[in-house]
Amino acid sequence: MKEVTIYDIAKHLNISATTVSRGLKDHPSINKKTKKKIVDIAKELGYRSNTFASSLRSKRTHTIGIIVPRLNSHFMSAAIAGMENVANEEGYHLLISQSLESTKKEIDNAHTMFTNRVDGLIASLASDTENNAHFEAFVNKNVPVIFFDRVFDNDQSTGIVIDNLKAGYEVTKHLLQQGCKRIMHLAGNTRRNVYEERLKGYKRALKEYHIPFDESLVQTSNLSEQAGTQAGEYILNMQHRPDGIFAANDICAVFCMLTLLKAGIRVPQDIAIAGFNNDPISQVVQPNLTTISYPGYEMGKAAASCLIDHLSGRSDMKTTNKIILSSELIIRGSSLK
Amino acid sequence: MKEVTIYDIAKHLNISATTVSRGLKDHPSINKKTKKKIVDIAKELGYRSNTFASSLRSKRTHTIGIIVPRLNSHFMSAAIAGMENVANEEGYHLLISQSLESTKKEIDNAHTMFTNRVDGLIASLASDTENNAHFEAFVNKNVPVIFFDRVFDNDQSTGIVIDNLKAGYEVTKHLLQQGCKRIMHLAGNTRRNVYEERLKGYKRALKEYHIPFDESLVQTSNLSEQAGTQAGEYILNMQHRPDGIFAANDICAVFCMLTLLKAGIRVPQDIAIAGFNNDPISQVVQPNLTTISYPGYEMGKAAASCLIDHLSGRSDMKTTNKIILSSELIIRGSSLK
DNA sequence: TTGAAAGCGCTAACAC
DNA sequence: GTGTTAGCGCTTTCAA
Repeated sequence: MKEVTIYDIAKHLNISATTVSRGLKDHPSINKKTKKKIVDIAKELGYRSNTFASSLRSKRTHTIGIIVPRLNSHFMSAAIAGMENVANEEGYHLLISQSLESTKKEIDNAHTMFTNRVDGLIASLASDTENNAHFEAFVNKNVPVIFFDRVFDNDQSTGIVIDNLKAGYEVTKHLLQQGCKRIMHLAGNTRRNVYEERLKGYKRALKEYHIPFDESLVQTSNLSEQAGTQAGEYILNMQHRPDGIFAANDICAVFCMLTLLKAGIRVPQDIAIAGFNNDPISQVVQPNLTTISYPGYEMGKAAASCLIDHLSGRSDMKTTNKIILSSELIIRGSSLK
Repeated sequence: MKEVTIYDIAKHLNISATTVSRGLKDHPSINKKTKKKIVDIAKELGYRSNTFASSLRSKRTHTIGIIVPRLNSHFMSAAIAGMENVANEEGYHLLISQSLESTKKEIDNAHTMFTNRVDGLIASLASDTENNAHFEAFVNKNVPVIFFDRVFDNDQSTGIVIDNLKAGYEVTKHLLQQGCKRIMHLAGNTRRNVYEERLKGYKRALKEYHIPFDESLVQTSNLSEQAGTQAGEYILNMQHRPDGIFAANDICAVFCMLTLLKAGIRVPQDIAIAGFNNDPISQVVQPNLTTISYPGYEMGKAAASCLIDHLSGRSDMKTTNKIILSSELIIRGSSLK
């Protein structure tokens, strides 16, 4: 069975292919009746547009590439749902890939996106990505790139973030207010803005409470389940244990907490704990985990809107450097002494 | 800056575009030296192939469409990582979308995939999808479709599954062996094979233990967090409470358990609980949740392998109806009396 | 092993 | 408001 083309439709109606092409779109100068006839016949013949021919000619794909570290978090899936929501409304679709926190895979993915000539790119960086070389190709070709959550620091690219410094500060301050004097920070790779800023916020709060910063109380890891468990074990072996823990994500906080609880440590009495992200898991662990809410869906929407507005010429992304969404401290049992 | 095409390469080497095209692929009849020259120059000039032109001509996209209910589970993200692994090795990439459990969105997504002429489709059904009309277009055009986890029942399409009946049977039997006499089943929509079979397994185990099936002990829901909490509340209000619960997924099991624990019910002493999926959350809740392991990564790999083998003519998918992967009962504290 | 020619299906530019 | 013309960049014949 042969594919139906605009020429078949044209022949049926005794008009030109160009008119058909226009009728199938929202071309300004087309007779409404002609348009209706075209659309009707198209449906009747089972026509489907050939995106390759279209893209080849028009140099637009109506596809937005997405590169994220992982898909399996509440945050990410919410963010992607937000992007899809906006994208679908505007006739775009998403080409999604995960870097699994590997820069190599991130580069590969970026390459694939580039080869597939996505109209724009939305990315959140792998934890150890150093430079933006693999995104330069896009910039050079004027393909807009927007980052969310994990963005480049010193870069004029557009980014959607929350105020991680403020959030980190608030978490730490809350622990201090609960009477903690010796707060440990389970940090992520500080190459990434999100983790660097949370650490900065932690330091700022300590300073405000006149507690000297103790480097040995900062443990950097990939914040995985295993890392959380290991941090717990590390703490159990410490001579002088902390009385508070601020972990840079909920997963790590929770698994650290489980390890401590198993060893008989009381939470929050002996050690108060707080995480980051408001992952559903934070309400499963007992006591429930104090954390920071994270507007994933909104971030996704904001990123996609910003990109698509730019693509359709409604606004210029380049004038926007950072969009900061609000987040807030959620106090639960794990830190309330 | 203009795009580099095969003609530019051809001009540089004084050969034809056809030869360049061949040199860039694994064409059998091409001189090795010529090929090397072509590849070298291509790199030097920064050539990137235009997939549209290529697809337009060759009618292949090297893209596999993926439609899943949700992305944010350990299982799904593992499955997708498995697919990506296989796909990337074979030079395919994935167009991923989530139906968010809505048939309407699933249909939309299928439509998008079709329009974008994916070479093949891998799908897991939304919970209330009734018929396969939206997949027929693919079948008609000879675009292979493969389902995993949530598949159509009476259908000759290829599917990758686990033996849900056996798993449901084993969970229930385990609870019975622990002395449970009155086991409640928190079921998913039984329109979906996975939930229907788990229910069947539950029934089979009861029968084996000569316990009459009591319809009022089966609560059907979407198995969400809220549904779990509601199930817990429902149980608390029951005159004659169950002494065991088999939930069709871990999320629902966990939130049900939390509700019961909060009300002072002892788990497993008063009520033993088991879930399904081995989601990381099952090891967070206290006591840890008994569950069924679920080979997400392997399922993804199997689905992609099967599809790509078919696409490349290495095998014929149509001769394969179902591929069943193994799963197993993981016994933890929530059910060990 | 290489090349010439044709055309995949569409849309931009221009003309009427 | 519609049509003509040309060509996007590639691969597939077919021929040499």
